[in-house]
Amino acid sequence: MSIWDVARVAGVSHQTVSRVINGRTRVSETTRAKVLHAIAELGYRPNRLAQALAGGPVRAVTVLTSDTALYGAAATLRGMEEAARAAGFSVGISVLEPAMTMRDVAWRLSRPGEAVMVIAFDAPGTRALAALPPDVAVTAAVERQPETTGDRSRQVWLDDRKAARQATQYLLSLGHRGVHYLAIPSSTSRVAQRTHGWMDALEDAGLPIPEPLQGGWTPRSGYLAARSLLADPSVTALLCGNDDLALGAMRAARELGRDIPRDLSVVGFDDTPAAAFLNPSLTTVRLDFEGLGRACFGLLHQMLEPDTAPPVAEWAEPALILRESTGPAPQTATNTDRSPATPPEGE
Amino acid sequence: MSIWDVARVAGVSHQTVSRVINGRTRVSETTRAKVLHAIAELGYRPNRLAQALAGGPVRAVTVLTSDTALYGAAATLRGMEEAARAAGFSVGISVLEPAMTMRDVAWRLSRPGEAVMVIAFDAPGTRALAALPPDVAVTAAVERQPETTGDRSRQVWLDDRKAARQATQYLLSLGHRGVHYLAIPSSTSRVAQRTHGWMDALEDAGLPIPEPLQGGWTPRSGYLAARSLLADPSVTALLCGNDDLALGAMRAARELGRDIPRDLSVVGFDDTPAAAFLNPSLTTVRLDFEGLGRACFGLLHQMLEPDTAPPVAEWAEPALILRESTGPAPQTATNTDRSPATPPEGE
DNA sequence: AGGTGAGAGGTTACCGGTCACATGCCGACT
DNA sequence: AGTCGGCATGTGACCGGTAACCTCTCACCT
Repeated sequence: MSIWDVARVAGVSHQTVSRVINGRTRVSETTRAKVLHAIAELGYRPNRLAQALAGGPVRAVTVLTSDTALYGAAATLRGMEEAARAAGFSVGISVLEPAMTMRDVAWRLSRPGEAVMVIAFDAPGTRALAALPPDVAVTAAVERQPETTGDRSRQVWLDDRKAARQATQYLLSLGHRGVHYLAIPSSTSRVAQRTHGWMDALEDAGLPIPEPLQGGWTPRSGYLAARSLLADPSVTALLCGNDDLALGAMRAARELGRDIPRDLSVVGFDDTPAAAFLNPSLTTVRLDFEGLGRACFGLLHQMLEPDTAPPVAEWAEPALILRESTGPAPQTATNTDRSPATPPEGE
Repeated sequence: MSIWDVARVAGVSHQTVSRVINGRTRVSETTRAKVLHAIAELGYRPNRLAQALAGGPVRAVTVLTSDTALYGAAATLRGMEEAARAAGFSVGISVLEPAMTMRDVAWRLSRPGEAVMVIAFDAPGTRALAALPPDVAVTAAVERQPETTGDRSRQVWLDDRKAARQATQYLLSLGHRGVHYLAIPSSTSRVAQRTHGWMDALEDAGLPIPEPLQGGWTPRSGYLAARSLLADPSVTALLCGNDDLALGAMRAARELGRDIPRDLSVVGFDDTPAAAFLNPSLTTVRLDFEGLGRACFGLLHQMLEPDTAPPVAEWAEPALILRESTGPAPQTATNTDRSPATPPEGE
């Protein structure tokens, strides 16, 4: 069924049907009613493919992301999807595989001029963003403030560095004589922003900067990475690259007999919905991923439809949320027994 | 740039280019090489829209879901996406809003014959599934075994009922004299499968069936719902509709001074990645949402390309994972006086 | 009264592919 | 030798829309 069928039933030309459908040009009230009636009668709905092919407005966007299991990526995606849906765009999702070449990425895109949003918090995302063909309209949520002005109007980011610095300063203000860092993987080969912020604060305080502990993204990786570090009783404050790592680290601490926050203070990053309900509840940096995603779409919308798109909404600054997992530094170093722990069941 | 440009450069007709691209019909080795060379030289990539419009294989699927913030839905989506990507399908995602009518849903679909997967664990998903126009190819991940044979070959589900029954039986085997249930919202107006399974087990044991507690999906809702119930010390075992509710309930128990598992055993549902690392780690029913999602796509693939699609892979049965949050029932005198529990003052 | 301009609607080309069919070529069979 | 059949390729129609352009009315102005 096509506009021709509708046209025949309504007794008009196919073009008039097209006019009624996208409603930009004027059509007399009588014929519009006839056409609408025919549409309803036949249960007709326009073919988006044909519309797009014929040069109509695309109103579709593809999100490139690498792992939707991560809270940050998932929440950003949610914000993007929500904003896109509100604007009447349809959303495609395309998950990046580590081994993908830039050719693969380009072939995924359905049409020249396709609109794309990239969640580039990690390495595959960053690589994909760099590899996109020049003819695609693209915005991205990235880890750090871009260096070029051009990119600055196409990318959104959170001020991780400042937030990590504040979190570290807060720990120091509690009397801790040092703060260790359990890092998430960086999006580039360079030092990540959160790591930088943590280093900034230590440097300001004139403290030595220990080697950051390298973790992954999951509670398990946090658990494994933290086990050896936390066996050292002189470690009394730990900043973690995300809440999941913090969860794993807290587990490791518990198995080592170290009480949180009495013996050890832990701070996370993200403020996942679970963070407030953990035992102990987690002091963490709240990041407005959803707002970031919405803004990323807002930027894209501006690019695609400069005349009609609403201004890009602001998103929230990172904010340190104080909960139970942080407390004053212990007065004396406690002596803990180190029994080799076995990981708990589960992946 | 189109196949015509490629054809001109390669010195062949547009149709030959088309043949090379989708490779179904035979082309001589010489011309194929010429065409491929021209494609590479021009950086040409086919326009998916035109391909689909012209009646080529669609190889695209839209997922209808209502809330990607929930672990179950997100994990299922991940499985679907992974399987679809492996088969060379592109994936669209369309989030359902509660107020959507079936007309809205239908208009979202880009073309007649569009392939759709529905994540129908909750009410909006179930409604959307029922409201889909008859001309779309659709499979769904649903909460319960479908009643009609036809649906049974188009839907996948997990045996929630059996799993809930087993979990409840396990709690009873620990000596608990009753098990309460903190429910997630049901996908239909009828009693949910997990609730049924819990009731089955209590009935088998000849125990009274208390009113199930109604929760939402989040830790917060679990916390709020459980606060009053857990003030009653005679409640020693709680089954929760998902891990997030369990997390909230455990928090409520802690605030009420009840130790887990000494005073209260808690069992969750889902086995989220965090469950193993909570304090205490959570006994829960592991559900293979990703496998379910993969199978859902497998079914769809069979429908669309019966000759070439691989057989649908099995997914794992629900499995009870024992961890720290469950333990023997507390040793109390049988004649414990039950003073009516007073709910603590509001938050 | 004739020119004029705007609104309503029709006609035709085109977007970038695929499909059905026609054609040219060659070796093989009768 | 003539015809047949399979293979490689070209030709034209078509998928379902939109855009550009054209025509026809009719009210309004000079």
